[in-house]
Amino acid sequence: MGGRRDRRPTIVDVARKAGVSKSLVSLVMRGASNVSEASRQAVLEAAQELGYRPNAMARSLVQQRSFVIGVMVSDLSNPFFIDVIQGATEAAREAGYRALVNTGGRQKDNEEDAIETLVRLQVDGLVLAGSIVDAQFIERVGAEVPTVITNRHSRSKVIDSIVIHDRKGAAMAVDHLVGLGHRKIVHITGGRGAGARNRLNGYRQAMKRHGLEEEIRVVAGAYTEKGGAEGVARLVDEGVEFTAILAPNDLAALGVLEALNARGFRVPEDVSVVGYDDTFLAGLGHIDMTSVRQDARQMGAQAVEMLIERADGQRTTTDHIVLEPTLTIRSSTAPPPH
Amino acid sequence: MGGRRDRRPTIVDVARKAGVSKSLVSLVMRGASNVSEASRQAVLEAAQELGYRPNAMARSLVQQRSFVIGVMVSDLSNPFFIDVIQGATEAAREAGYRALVNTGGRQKDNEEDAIETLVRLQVDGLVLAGSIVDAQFIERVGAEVPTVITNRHSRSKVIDSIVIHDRKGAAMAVDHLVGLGHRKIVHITGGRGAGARNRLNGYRQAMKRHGLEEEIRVVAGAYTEKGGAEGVARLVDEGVEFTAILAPNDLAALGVLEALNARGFRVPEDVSVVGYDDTFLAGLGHIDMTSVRQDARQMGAQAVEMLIERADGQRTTTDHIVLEPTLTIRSSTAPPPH
DNA sequence: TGATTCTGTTGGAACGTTCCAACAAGCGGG
DNA sequence: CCCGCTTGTTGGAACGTTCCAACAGAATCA
Repeated sequence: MGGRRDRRPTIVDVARKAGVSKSLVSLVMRGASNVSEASRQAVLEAAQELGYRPNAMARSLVQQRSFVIGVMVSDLSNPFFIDVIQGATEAAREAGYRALVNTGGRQKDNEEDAIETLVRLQVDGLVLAGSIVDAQFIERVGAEVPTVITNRHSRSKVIDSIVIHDRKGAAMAVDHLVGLGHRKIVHITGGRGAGARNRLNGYRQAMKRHGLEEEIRVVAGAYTEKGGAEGVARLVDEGVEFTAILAPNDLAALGVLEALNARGFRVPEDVSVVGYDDTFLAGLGHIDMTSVRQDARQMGAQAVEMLIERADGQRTTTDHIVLEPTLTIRSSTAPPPH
Repeated sequence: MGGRRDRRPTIVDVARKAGVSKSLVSLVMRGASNVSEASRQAVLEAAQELGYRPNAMARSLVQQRSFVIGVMVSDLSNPFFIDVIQGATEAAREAGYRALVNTGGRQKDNEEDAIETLVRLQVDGLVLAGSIVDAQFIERVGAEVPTVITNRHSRSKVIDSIVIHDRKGAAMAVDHLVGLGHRKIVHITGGRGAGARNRLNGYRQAMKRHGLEEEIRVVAGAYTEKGGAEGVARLVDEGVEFTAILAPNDLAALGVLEALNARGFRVPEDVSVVGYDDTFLAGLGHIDMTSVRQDARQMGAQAVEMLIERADGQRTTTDHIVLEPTLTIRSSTAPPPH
C-alpha cells in the first residue's frame, strides 16, 4: 500500500511493457492516425496497467508550447475578479488550453512574484486582472509572452488591453440619479485602484453636463467595504449635504449602506446609493442595489481568446478593447426626499 | 519593437555572452557559494542584458521537483474557498513554494480534468478543496502525488484529509438557539454538498439531546442562495411552524433572509437565522448574521504544510485532521417571540 | 620539495517528452 | 520482377536545465 515513491512510470516503461518503441507510445498517446489497431491496444493496455500519465513539462519543453494560460489576479476577495477567472477558465477550456490562477493579494511584490512564476512556467499567455504592478514591469513581461491586461488602461505597443469604459459607466450612474431628480450627488472614490481615476472623471463630467458643477463633492475611499464606510464618515463629519452616493464599487457600496444605516439614514427613502461592477453581491435579494454592470465573465473570456489568437500567430498587432457598461437598476435608488 | 518571437535566451546564451560554462551560470542563478566574485558579476550582467529567465520546466524535469502546489477548488463563487486559497497561497510562499489554482466549477468532469492537469504538470502536492469527484479517482491521484482533501471525510490510507467538525458545528448552532429559548428549530440541508450530511446529523443529534426529537424538521436545500430561498418556500408551503432556521451555509442563509423578508417575517424578531462558514458575507454590517465559524484560511495553510512535510519526506503516515468550529454570534439570532 | 587540500570551473550525462529522417514490409502497376 | 507508394514503426537528436565526477591551479602542510 501507499506505493507512492516508486517513481512515476515514463513513456519508456510503457514502451517496454507493450513491446514497442517509445515513439510509438508517444504517437498513441497523442491519438495519431496511422497506428495499427493491435499496437494501439497493446500500448493503451500497458499504459492503463502502469497508471501512466504523460509528463506535461517534458512535453512542453520540446514542443515549446504548454497550452496553459496564466491568470494573475490582483484580489481574490473581490467577486468581480472571480467572474473574470471563470470567464477565462471556460474560454481556455473550449480552446483546448487550461487556465491556471495565481494571486498577489494586492501587494506589489507578491504580484510581481506571481507573474514571474507563471512566466517561468512557460505559460503560452498571461492575463493580468487588475494588477497594480509598474507599467514598466508589465512591458518587460509582455515582450516575452503574449499578455493581456484588464481593467487598466494601456497604450502599450506590446501588450493588449481590455477595459470597460469607466468614465461612461460613472456617467450613466449620474444620469440615472439626475433623472430621478437628485442634485446633491456625491462620489466616494476608489483611491489608487484600477479604473478609479476614470470613474471619478466620469462623475465630474456628467455632473457638469447636467449643470451641477457647483454640486460636485468628492471624498476619498477605496475598493473595500471599509473604504466605503470611511467615505460616509468623512461626508458626515464635514457636514456635506447629499441625497445620493455613487460608490466606487460594490464592496465599497456595502460599506456605505452599513454606515448610512448606522447613522439612521434610510435607503432609498433618504439617500440613494449606486454601486459599481454589479457583482452577485448587488443582486442579493437582501441588498438589491442599483449598480453599474461590467461583464466580467466576458472580459475574462475575451482576454483568453485574444491571447490564443496571438499564440497561434494569427495576429501580430496590438489591440486595446473597450467594452460598454450598462446600468442595472434595483431598489437602492429612488427620487430624493420631498 | 515587439521583438517577441526572438526565442527566449537560454542558459547557454548567457554562458556564451559571459564567457563561462553553462554549469557556472547555473551555479550563479541558484546562488551557489563557491563562485568567484568576478564570474558572478559577469554572469549576472550577461543575464540582465539578455533578459534571461530560468525555464522552470526544464529545471523541474531534472530536479524531479517543481516547488509548485496545485490547488483544485470546487467552487470559486463560494467565499469560503477563496479563504482556503488565500491561506494555501500564503503558506506555500512562506515555504518557498508557489500555489497555483485550478477550478472545476462544481462539475465532475471539469474537476477531474483540472486535477489531471495539475498532476501532469508535476505539482509537488495537491490540495483538493471541497471536490465532488469520486473517492476512487482521488485515491488513484493520491498514489502518485501527495494529496490533501479538505471539507470531506476520508479514511484513506494514502490521502491526508482535513475537515472541520461539521457535526459539532451544527450542534453548537442548535445549542445556541435552544439557549435563547427556541424549540421549533428547522434545518435546511446542503443537499449533496461536502459536509452537508454531517451538518444534518449534528442538527438531529443536538435536537435529541435537548429532548426536542419531536420538533425535528428538515427540508432539502443547497449550498447556494437559491437553495436557501427554496428551503423557506418549502417550509411555508408545508405549513411548518418555526421560530429559528439553521441554514447549511452562509450563501444559503442569505437566500433564507431574503425569502423570509419577502414573506413579511422579521429577523430576528419573528425568526432567528444561523448561517454556516462565517464568511465575510455574514460579517457584512448590513447582514450581520450569526454563523458557525470555520477557519478556512488556517485550513488552507495547514493543508499546504502537510503536503510539504510529505514532499520533504518528513512523514510517511497518513493524517486525518479535524479542526474545531466556533460560533460567531451576531444580530440575526434572538429569543423567540412572546 | 612533494603530497594534500581547497577553490573555482568544466563537459557530459541525465530528466521525459516530441520531432524527424529513415526504414521494413506489403501492395499494386508496368 | 522491379519500381514506387503506402502503412507502421523506429532510433537518435533535440528541448533547457541540474547533477556529478573530474579537473587545473593555488594554497597549505610536513
